[in-house]
Amino acid sequence: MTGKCVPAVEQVDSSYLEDLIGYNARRAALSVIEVFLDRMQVYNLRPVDFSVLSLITHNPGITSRQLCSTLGILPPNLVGMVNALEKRELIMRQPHPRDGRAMGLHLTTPGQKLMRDAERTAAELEAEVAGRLTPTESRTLIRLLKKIYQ
Amino acid sequence: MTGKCVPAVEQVDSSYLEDLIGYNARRAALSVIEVFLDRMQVYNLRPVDFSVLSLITHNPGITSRQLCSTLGILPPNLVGMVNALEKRELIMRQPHPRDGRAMGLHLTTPGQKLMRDAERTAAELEAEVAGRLTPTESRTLIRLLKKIYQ
DNA sequence: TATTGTTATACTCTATAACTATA
DNA sequence: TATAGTTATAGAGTATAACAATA
Repeated sequence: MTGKCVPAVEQVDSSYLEDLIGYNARRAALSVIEVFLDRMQVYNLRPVDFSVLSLITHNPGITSRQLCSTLGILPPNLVGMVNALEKRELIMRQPHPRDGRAMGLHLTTPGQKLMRDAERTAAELEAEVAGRLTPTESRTLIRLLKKIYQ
Repeated sequence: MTGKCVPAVEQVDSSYLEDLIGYNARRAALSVIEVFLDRMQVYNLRPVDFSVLSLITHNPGITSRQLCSTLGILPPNLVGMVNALEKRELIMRQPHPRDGRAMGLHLTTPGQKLMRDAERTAAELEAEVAGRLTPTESRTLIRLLKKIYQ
């Protein structure tokens, strides 16, 4: 047996995977989320917590059901997150005005304060990420990504 | 208390999240992976199995360590995958020509046959996804995503 | 009958520590 | 001493079934 039969791989060729849109989208998402995880540690928020609080911020009175369908979370998996955020006194439940089954979610005053800071941090991170692109490229990227999943 | 105090949310406003590159990249990636999961069921391959087999296909003799660093998988989590693929007789281990600690991974003949079909299916899916964009947009999207994570 | 919110639970994915054999 | 591969295990994330209360 010669070395030619079982040659070692010096440099890995991943060009096949790198030509796939899904592969690149996943790598880009993971790259951003990695930094996001780090920056949000001071607020003790995971990306999903930030998404939930952000939707409550911009949609006061939103229900758990609406959060689930917007973020693609299953209801049983949201219960613990909402409970934890309520226990931290960042959000509070109020009866839904027209549906006795549902509860509207609202930020508390400390929750509003936290989210003002957290959204500023998120905006700074977004500026850094978008900074790798020109403003036009940045808008193009978001537009094309929306065309993929919408 | 009037209805104005606790108004119900009729239409959820997710425009804040939709302006974030990371959020859009994640949604796009999940959208593609969802279809990928479905199409690869006939081959009994998850996305990560396809990635592993594809890298072995284009890099015969690649080691576990190289697979891990290329795909961002931790070594303990790769062991089970490689064992399963070997048990299915899709891949085989061969001694590394120059490093007695490592094993080079190679496709078996059935593995080569499976991957010819699986990569054709993946190419079809890629064509469908890219079909939502013009060819120029498709190339632009991949180029911009690479600028984000590279 | 359908929907909201919930509990319990199982399964998958990811992460860490520690070991062996070899470099 | 460092690295490749492995084992065991813990934690996080995601999934389904079933229930009470309300529509």
